[in-house]
Amino acid sequence: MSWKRRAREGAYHHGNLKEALVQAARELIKEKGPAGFTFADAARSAGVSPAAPYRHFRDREALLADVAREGFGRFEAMLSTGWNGGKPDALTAFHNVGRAYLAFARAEPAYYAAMFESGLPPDANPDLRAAGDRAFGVLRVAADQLAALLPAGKRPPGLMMSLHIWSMAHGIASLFGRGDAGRRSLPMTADELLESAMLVYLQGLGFQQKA
Amino acid sequence: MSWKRRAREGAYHHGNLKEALVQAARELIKEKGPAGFTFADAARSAGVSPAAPYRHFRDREALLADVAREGFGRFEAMLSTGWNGGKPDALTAFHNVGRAYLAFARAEPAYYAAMFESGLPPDANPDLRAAGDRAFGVLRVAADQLAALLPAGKRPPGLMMSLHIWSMAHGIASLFGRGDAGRRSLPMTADELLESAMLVYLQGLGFQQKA
DNA sequence: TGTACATCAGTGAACGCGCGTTCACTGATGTAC
DNA sequence: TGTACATCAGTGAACGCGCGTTCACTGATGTAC
Repeated sequence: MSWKRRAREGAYHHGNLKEALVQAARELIKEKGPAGFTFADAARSAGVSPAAPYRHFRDREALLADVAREGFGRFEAMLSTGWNGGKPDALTAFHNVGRAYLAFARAEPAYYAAMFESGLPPDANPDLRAAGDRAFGVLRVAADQLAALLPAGKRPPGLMMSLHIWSMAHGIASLFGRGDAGRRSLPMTADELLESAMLVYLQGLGFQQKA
Repeated sequence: MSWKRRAREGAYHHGNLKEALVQAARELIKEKGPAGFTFADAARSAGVSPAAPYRHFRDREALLADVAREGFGRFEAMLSTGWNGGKPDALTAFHNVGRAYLAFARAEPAYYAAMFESGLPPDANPDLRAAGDRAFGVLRVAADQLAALLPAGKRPPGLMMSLHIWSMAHGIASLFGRGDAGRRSLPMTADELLESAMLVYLQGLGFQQKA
């Protein structure tokens, strides 16, 4: 029965050790930062011998890259949900993407750290790079569709616009919005800060403020 | 003569070991990132026994905090030079502060990493916190003076404005503008990206574009 | 359905290494008189 | 100016520890017939 139960629960011993190591790493990153875990730590957390991880990852960096890759996947999903196909209207949906960005950084500090603050090169491997590009793609599509509402002569390039918003959101998330230690305190919430910045920015592009 | 020469050159052995360790740490951070150096490394680089650093720093984190503190000092100086007392006019000077921000991140990736990406709590010690606040203060004064150009009814809070610009500049610097590995590539320069974002943002606040 | 074999995920013991930290020490510099 | 002493920055040897990595292994699962 014991092994049956384990198999049902997610079964380390034979089964999904790879995913279990990713989750263990995530937990350790959350507690001690992306620099604060070791290959051996991850093995220990997953309840497995120190040699076991070598069956699945070449080294610590490969494990970290997998955490980041998985993080980008969830990030993309969260931004997509925020955008929601541009409904109810592009402007509202765009603001929702911004909110989703910060919500992700707050709810998943470990993923966020692995993705952006681990010192991992953005193209450590093709899968990682692709996952990052897909996540950015959501922002890009949103910017393009929002920009399309402006008259052709005053229409900003969607790429530029999406890079501006990404930078803004990332800056706020990494200075003020993380869910762990190292956050700077602020006389307002990170959400309010991003919201206000986006309002000013979009106004600068020529969007009318809604009531 | 040997010791005389060393004394003149900056003399580790008796003299400024503390500063030498900070510089060694800075060099190591530049090469291998803020997580990539050890207390023993720093001692070795400074040409001193592994026990020597204990005379000057409680532990590795205290050394890192000193690197960050010193970095904030230089950062403040660089931003101040950019602002230049608001000359020739506040709008131009404000843009110069933005340029100075990115120039610092590019020229001093090691300081920048210690200040913002080392996982060090912003108030690890009062000196560090004060140094960080002074640097931010430059941005704050600049924003206040620029905001003062707008009519009272349309004047944005300087604090909000400076937080927006800080976030923007930090986001761009940390995603695209670092002088080391881990930078994402971009179809434009980081400077152009910040410049364009600031133009849109300031337009949104009601500033007229200059020709 | 049953048996024989191949595959493969995880074991556990072992290793060399470099780290952080301590300690009693030494020898140069600073100070009192 | 010179001598005696205190101070203090850096030494070097030592330690225990946990890490990364390897290795021959074991035992469960999958496959062929």
